[in-house]
Amino acid sequence: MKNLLSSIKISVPEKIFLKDPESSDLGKRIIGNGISLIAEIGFDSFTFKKLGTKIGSNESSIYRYFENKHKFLLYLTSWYWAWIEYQLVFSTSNVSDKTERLLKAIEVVTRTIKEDNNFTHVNEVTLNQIIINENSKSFLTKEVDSENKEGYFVVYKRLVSRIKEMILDINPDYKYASSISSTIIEGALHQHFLKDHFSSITDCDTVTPTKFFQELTINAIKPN
Amino acid sequence: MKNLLSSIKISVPEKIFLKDPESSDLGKRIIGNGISLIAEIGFDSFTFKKLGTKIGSNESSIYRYFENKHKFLLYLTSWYWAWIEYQLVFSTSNVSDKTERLLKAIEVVTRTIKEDNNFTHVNEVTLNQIIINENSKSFLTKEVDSENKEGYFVVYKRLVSRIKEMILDINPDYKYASSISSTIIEGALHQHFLKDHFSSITDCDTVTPTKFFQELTINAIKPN
DNA sequence: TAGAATTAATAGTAATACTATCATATTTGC
DNA sequence: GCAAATATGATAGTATTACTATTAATTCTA
Repeated sequence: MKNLLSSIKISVPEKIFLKDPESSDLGKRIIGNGISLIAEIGFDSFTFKKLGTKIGSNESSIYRYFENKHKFLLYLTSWYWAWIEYQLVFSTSNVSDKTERLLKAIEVVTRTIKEDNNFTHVNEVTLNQIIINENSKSFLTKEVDSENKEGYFVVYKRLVSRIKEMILDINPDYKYASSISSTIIEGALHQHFLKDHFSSITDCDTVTPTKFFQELTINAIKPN
Repeated sequence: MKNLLSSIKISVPEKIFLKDPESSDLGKRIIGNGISLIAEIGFDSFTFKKLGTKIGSNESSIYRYFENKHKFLLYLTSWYWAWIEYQLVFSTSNVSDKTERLLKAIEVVTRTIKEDNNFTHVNEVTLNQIIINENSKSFLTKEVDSENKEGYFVVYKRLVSRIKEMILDINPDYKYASSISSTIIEGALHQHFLKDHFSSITDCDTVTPTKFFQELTINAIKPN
């Protein structure tokens, strides 16, 4: 995985940025340090001014890469979901058993990220923390419909569709394939959050979100 | 329901407000118009200054009721969940069949709110829209742990626990009672959001979130 | 090595998220 | 019915945010 990822470029919808941060050293420092700053102080307190100070660069330079901090968050979420999608496709591609394939896919989208591939400027463990805490804020806005039209959420939607297809592949008659797929992906983030902050209303302090969602899904899609 | 609700006061953790908005006319106008303003412009653009203008009152007067707009959101979410909890308790209290009771409870937390009881200053239909769009923002903050200690989320957690207990009542061996309960409540909001903005990744444009979560839960907790 | 492109520095604006103070109503307790 | 307490309104002020604009300094490239 390490070697493969270092040669593959995660692709993010182009309209999200003004200038591709992957294309320069400054851009990469914006991403790398942006991730650690958001993880540290939270997205709500995050500003380009603070990030500029952190990387010893100017606020106005960051504005040349991203219109505003919301676009920056969209960049990070798209990057993250594209990275997850890549893992999902890769780790299910040679699995012939349909159920095994689905279980593997659920694992990929629900597991705890523990290892940073330590190669790119992106620390995936930290980014995963950000996704758990901030992902919803990327679409819970008044601009969601126009941003959706611009294609800012294609990666996320494609990921939901992939798992939906795997479910329909097992049981074409299951009526809620899209809903359960979107529930797994968003629900897993929520369970990880609860584990960290509201442990009394989750079981995922002792059992993994992966196990929970795997069993839930298998029981749900079983024909009866 | 109408008559009952008009005589019962929904109770919100006291530390959330500086002065109980139910205790004065101005307070009630703050809540009532606050709800419609947030629904209109979104929580991110909402300010006390704008609300002051809307109700023909002064910004500083609103600050005497709520420390800041985040506390205001906590007030609205607590009120909403307390209102839902009341309906849940009321509509399950005389149901002797355990499964029927659980299905009723799931209905209460997942259904579309269509009717405003039109009696209090709170429009529940509009408030429900706010909850769908803004609920996550009440806890996805850096202050979540200290605010949790202050008891700001008790109502929400108690609601999750009530459904968890109903599940364990049916199958005491089910290992994920808390997780599925929290998934139903949060997941239902998410499905309602998807229905409105990302209809391609939900089935809830044709089938209801209620049906989806009822079937999901019944299949999940079945002993095997 | 000139010209283009990138980044840095500085300044400025309107809005936000408050706090503080003082004035004016309104309520209530005696 | 009046004084005291309480609630609300009006005004002003501050630090920060979220930018935009302009100009200067670097660096990269043909």
